[in-house]
Formats: sequence, structure tokens, C-alpha cells
Amino acid sequence: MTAPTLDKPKRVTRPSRRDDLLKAAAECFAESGYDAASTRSIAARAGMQAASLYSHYKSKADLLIGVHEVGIERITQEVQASIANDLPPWERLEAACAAHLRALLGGDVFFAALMRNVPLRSDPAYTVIRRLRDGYETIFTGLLDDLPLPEGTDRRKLRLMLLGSMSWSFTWFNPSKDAPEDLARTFVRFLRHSLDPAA
Amino acid sequence: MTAPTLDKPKRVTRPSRRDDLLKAAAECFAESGYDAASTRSIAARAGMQAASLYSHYKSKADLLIGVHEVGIERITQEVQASIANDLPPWERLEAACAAHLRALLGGDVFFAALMRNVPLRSDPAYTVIRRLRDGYETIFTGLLDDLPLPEGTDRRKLRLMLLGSMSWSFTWFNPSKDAPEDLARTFVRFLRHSLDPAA
Amino acid sequence: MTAPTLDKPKRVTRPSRRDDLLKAAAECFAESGYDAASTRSIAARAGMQAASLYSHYKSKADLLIGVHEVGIERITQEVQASIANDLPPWERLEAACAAHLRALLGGDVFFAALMRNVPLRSDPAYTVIRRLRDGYETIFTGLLDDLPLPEGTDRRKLRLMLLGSMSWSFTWFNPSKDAPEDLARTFVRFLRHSLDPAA
Amino acid sequence: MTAPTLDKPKRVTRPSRRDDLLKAAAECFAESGYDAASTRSIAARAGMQAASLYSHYKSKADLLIGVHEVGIERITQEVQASIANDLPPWERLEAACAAHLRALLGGDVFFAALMRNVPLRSDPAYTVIRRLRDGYETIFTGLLDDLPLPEGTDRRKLRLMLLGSMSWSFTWFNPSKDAPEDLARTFVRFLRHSLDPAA
DNA sequence: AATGAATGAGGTTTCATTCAT
DNA sequence: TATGAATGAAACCTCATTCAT
Repeated sequence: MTAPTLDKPKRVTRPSRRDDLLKAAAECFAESGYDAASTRSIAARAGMQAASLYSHYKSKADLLIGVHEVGIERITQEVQASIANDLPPWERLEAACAAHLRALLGGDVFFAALMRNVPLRSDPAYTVIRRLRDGYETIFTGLLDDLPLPEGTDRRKLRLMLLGSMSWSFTWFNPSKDAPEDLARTFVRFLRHSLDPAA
Repeated sequence: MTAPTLDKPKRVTRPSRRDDLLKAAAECFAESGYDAASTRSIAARAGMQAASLYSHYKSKADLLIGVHEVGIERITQEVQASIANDLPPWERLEAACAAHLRALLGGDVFFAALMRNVPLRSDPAYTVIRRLRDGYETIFTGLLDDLPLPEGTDRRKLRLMLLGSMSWSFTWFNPSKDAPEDLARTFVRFLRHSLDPAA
Repeated sequence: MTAPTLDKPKRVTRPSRRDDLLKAAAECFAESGYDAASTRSIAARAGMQAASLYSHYKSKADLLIGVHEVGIERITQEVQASIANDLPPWERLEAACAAHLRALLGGDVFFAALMRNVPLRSDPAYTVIRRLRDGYETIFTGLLDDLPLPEGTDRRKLRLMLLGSMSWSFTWFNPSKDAPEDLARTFVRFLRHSLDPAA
Repeated sequence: MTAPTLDKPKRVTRPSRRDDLLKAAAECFAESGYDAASTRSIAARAGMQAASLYSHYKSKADLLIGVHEVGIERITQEVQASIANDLPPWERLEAACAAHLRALLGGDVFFAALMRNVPLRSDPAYTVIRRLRDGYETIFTGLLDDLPLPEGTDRRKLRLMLLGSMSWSFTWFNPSKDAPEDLARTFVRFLRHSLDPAA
């Protein structure tokens, strides 16, 4: 007979109300925080009813986990791409920090959602989300391992200090005053070179 | 009869249900976060009805501001006490950081409440709370000004980096693994002395 | 087997919890007044939870508007039916007044709700409800226009006087003493014929 | 000795926080209606705490009764003053209506409070307030008795019609469009002279 | 006469979620 | 996959009132 009709291509190109939903959730979690973001507002932003949300995710908490998964995967890729090169160790660290801060401060709602919703130990979702974050932070553990550091340097504290100062920048960053790359360079150099002229 | 005793002892022993309330609020905000802490749970912890709360504060948001005021005032005093001495600049900075971290990580609910409830710009209480925090951070601005630093050092970024790494320690600190004073010493030394042996 | 029966009887027998709700609201508003009628009591009378109310109307105020809409539409139809005839103008006016008073004083909760909850200008719902009422009163404007009246008669004041005296009858009407039709006849004749024997 | 000192004359000139309170209550009842007017808002307007209110009146309901007493007494005096003359009966009625409408529509909060808070039979305060109102309306009963009316005229219905149209004017009156005296004249003339040219 | 604190009841509304369709 | 309706719990807050001071 005739060639097969090609109708319903949409199934291929737009398989994913699920993705819309996740993006909507990320936006709401970023804007309002997990507690204050209502399932209705999330669903509305995705163009559906609150009840429909449960056809895709089994709870609001699952949505938060989904947002974390996407966010962590995305930032992991960006940071790993930034260090796929032969730079010397300190420069590679700086490149990673620049990529990290670009993601964090660049306005992507998934990263913003991550930062606004760090779970504490008491949170039921703590374990699963912590695992995702830890996986990501491993990249930095590796980068610090490559660094030639003075004998006895506490590399764990160094990592926590560097990541902490970057994370916290989310609370004060103002894009009209600072650039992520500039921040990364400054932070790394503060650590790399002595600030005490007497030393 | 004998002369009447002068003191009205109640005034001394129970000066303020208001303080009880503030403490209860701090505990709830610290444990559950502002959104998840209910006015009923706060009032119950202070031994009163939810309605009674409104004899002292006109809204839940005002309670959060009250908690911030107490917390900021208290940490300000502690840090200022720690630098009321003649130590050289870097040592004074370290002493301030130690006091700061001791407060932050020592389990005081007011500080914990502060850390769990940093308002973002979109928050109505942002302005008033931000002003309180800024006042406190001025202490560190002064300490950094006293530091003899290499020409061209960006002291603002240095302050933000140091405060950021300390603030974030709240999310990973484990009292059985680290001590606040140790953390303070390590963080300050990372900045003070070169980490790059080649430098 | 036999062919399946076609009707889905439920659709017919229980078309609308929404209507139940509106009726319940009308009853409560009529009995207690808008302010004193609680959403809980309205919902209970409709056999649902207070929260379910919000699946149908987005606020208590909207419920009041809904009650007005039904009431005004219903009385409009009744009055219009009463004047669908070839009576002379004064008799048509009397018929309209009789229908109006029958509705108002006959115990229908929707009309009672209307009367007990006339919004003042300061009320947020004033505009929308006023528009509904004005639409209805247009009927009387038309009836008065048809009346052959002495030169210079202020038809607006006449309408307001007649409608006012009927509206206020709601506050003193006692069904064991008066009949709506009797009231209508008397009121209209007071206006139609001279009461001053000297004139 | 010397002439008596005249201190504390205030006790004589301003005996009455009680009056301030009553006026404040009238304002609140007029603006918001009895249910929506809170004891706190009334007290605040009188410059005191809600609790202090109970030093003067034993309940909110008592305040409403107090407001009615003052209002009724005041309108009674005004209307009676307007008919203390030798005008012929119809003119006296018109004068009384003018005084009545002047009071009602003139913006005095006590009268406005009366109009917004007509108690229904179901209201506990109905009996006592109704008695006050009935006493006042007796004036109009007397005025109508003096009127030379056609045999068989139902004077009770006539009174209710006239008072009703005046009462209801409170809901539509606009001072920039109508004057109370003009309204009184028109209403009375509608009743006095035939409107049907054929009659 | 006045008040600050407290209370128990109850206000409207929102919540995350379920379920039949 | 999607929805409208429904739910029980709980949210913040206001209410009129009481009481010791």
C-alpha cells in the first residue's frame, strides 16, 4: 500500500510532560523553598492540575529528589568538561571552581533549587540527596589530591573551606558586581599564595 | 507589725514569658526551619496557648526577627570579647573566628536558628534581618582592615570567603570529628601562609 | 447479554454538589448574616468538609456572589412572568409588585439571603452585586416609564420609594398578619390615588 | 483662708471616657457592621485597650444597645423639635420626614450605626432594640392619626410604607444627587396627591 | 478606671494527597 | 495521562472575654 502515515510524531519530540514538571518544580523550589512551594503552584506552572502531578511523581519529596538528580548531573558534567585538559593542578582547580560558580550563580533554576534546599540530617530525604552531593564533591577531592601541598596539610578541611566559601557566595552574589570566574580566581589564589607579607 | 519586705520576688524570678517564648521559637526555627515550625508548636514549647503568643509578638515573622536580634546581639558580644586584647592582627582574626565558630557550632539554638533561616532577597523580612547581619559582619571588616596584606588584595572578597566557609561549616560540622577552634586556626592559616610550595 | 442501558443515572440524580453548596450557603447567609455564617457551617449543611467548599468556590465572598446571582435570576424570572400579559400599566405594576413581594417574603432562602446581605459601598463585593441588583431593578424602571404620570413627576424617586418600601417590609413582615399580594395592592394604590381628601 | 484651689476641673468637663467609647463603637458599627467590628478596634478608636472597655460596658452587645439608645434619643428629639409648631397635618408630616431623613442621611455615625444594624427576630438583642425603635415610630403613628384620610385607609400600612422608603434610602442615597428635604417633600407628595391622571 | 497577659473557641484558607472517572 | 472533587489535618491568626494587678 502507501507509505506508512507519520502521524503522532509528537510522542517522539515531546515525550516529557515529566520534564516540564521537573523544571516547574525547580523554579518553585528555587523561588520559595521546598516548604513554601505548593504542589498546586508547581503543577500550575507546568500547565496541569495538582492531581496530575501524581501521575508522574509519587510525592512532593520525590520531585525534590528529581530536581537534585538533574541538577547534580548537570553540574557534574559542566565541571568535568572544564577539567578535561592538561592544565597544571592549581590551574585545573581554578577552572573547576570557575565552572562550579558559573553554574551556581548563573541563574539556572536547578542549581538555585539545590542551594536553597540543602537537607539537614533530620530530613528524611537527607540520605539520598547527600549521596548525590557527595558523589559530585568527589571531583574536588580528586583535584585537591593532585595538588602539591605542604606536608601535613589537611586536605579535607581545605576542600570544605573552598566549597563552603563558594556555596555561601550564593547568598551574597550580585551579578552586577562580581563575575563567577573572577571569584574563582581570587578564592584559589588566596589559598595558593601567602597573604602574610611577613611569612 | 514589722516593716513590709520590699521585694516583689515574682518580678525577679519570672521576668518574662516573652523570653521563654523567644527561646521556644529559636528552638523550633532551628529544628524545623521557619516554614515548618508551627505557631502552635512554639507556643506549646513555651507552655502557653498559640493565641497567647500574639500578646507578645504580632506575627510569626516578628518572632523570627526577635530571634535574630537576640542571636546577633549575643554573637556580637562573644566575638567582641574575644578580640578585646593586644594580640597581633592575624592572631586576633583567628581568635574572632574561633569565637564565631564556637557560637555557631556550639549548639546554641539562637545561632542555629539564624543559620537555618537566612532570608533571601525575596523574603519580606530580608531587609531588617540583613541589616542586623551586616552590623555584625562589620567586626570582621575591621579585623581585615588591620591585617597587613599584599598590595591589591581584595579585602571584601577575603572577608566573604572566610565568613562563607565558616557559615557553611554549619551544614557539615560534626562535633565528634572537629573542634571549632581547630577549624578557625586551620582556615586562617590556609589564607595566611602559602599552600603552593613552588611559590 | 442484552444491550447495555444507555443512561448514566448519577449524572441526572446528583448533578451538582455545587447546587447543594449554594443552597446551604443561602440558608446560612439568610439565617445568620454573611459575617456570622461560618464556612464550616455552610459546608456541614451541604454535607461536606469545609475544605471541599473550595473545590467549587474560591472564597466565602464568591459564595455570596453566587447566591446573589441565583436569587436575582430567579426573582427576575418570576417578576417577568407576572407581567407577560396585556394588563393596563398600573395593574401591571401592581402585578410586578405582588410577584416581587411574594418572592421576597415567601420564605425562599435565596431572597432572604439577598435581603440580609445588601453590600454597602465599602464592601469589596459591592460593585459586582450592585450590578446584579441594578439589572433587576431595570424591570421596574420600564414599568414606571409605561405609567401615565402627571407632568414633572420624578420617576426615579418614585421607583426608589416603591422599591424601598417593599424591601423594608422584609424587616417587619409577619405572614400571619399580611399577605404579599395585599401589600402590593395597598402600596400601589397609595401612590396611584390621592390620599388627601382636600385635593 | 484663701479661695479654694480650682485644680482638677477636668473631672467636671470631661467626665466621660464612657462617651468616647460609645462614639467609637458607633463609628465602628457604622463602618463595619456589628459582627465585623472588633472590640479591639472600638477600644483603639477610643484610645484604650480592649480590656478597659469592660470597665464601662459588660459586653459588646451592651455597647450596641447603648449606641441605639443614644441614636434613638437623639433622632427622637430632632424629629419632635421639627413638629413643635402649628403647621397643618400634611405639612407637619413632611417636616417630620425631613428631620428624619436629615438625621439618617446626614452622616451622624449613631444613625448610620442604627441603620446598618437592624436586629432580626432571631437576634438576642432584638427585643430591647425593637422596643426603642417602636417608641420612636410612635411619633409617626401620631402624625398619621392627625391626617384627614379617606375612609378605610390602612394607616398602619401607610406608616410602614413611608418609613420603609425612608429607611431604604440609606442604601442608595448620594448626597451629591439628592437632598434629604427634597426627598421628604417628594415622598410625602407622592402619597398625598393622586399620581393617576385618570383618577 | 485601666491594663497586659492569657485563654478557648473558632475564623478562613491552604496543604499534600487520594480516588473514581 | 489527566482531572475535578473531595478529604483530614493543620496552617496563621482574631475573637470576645477574664483576671490579677
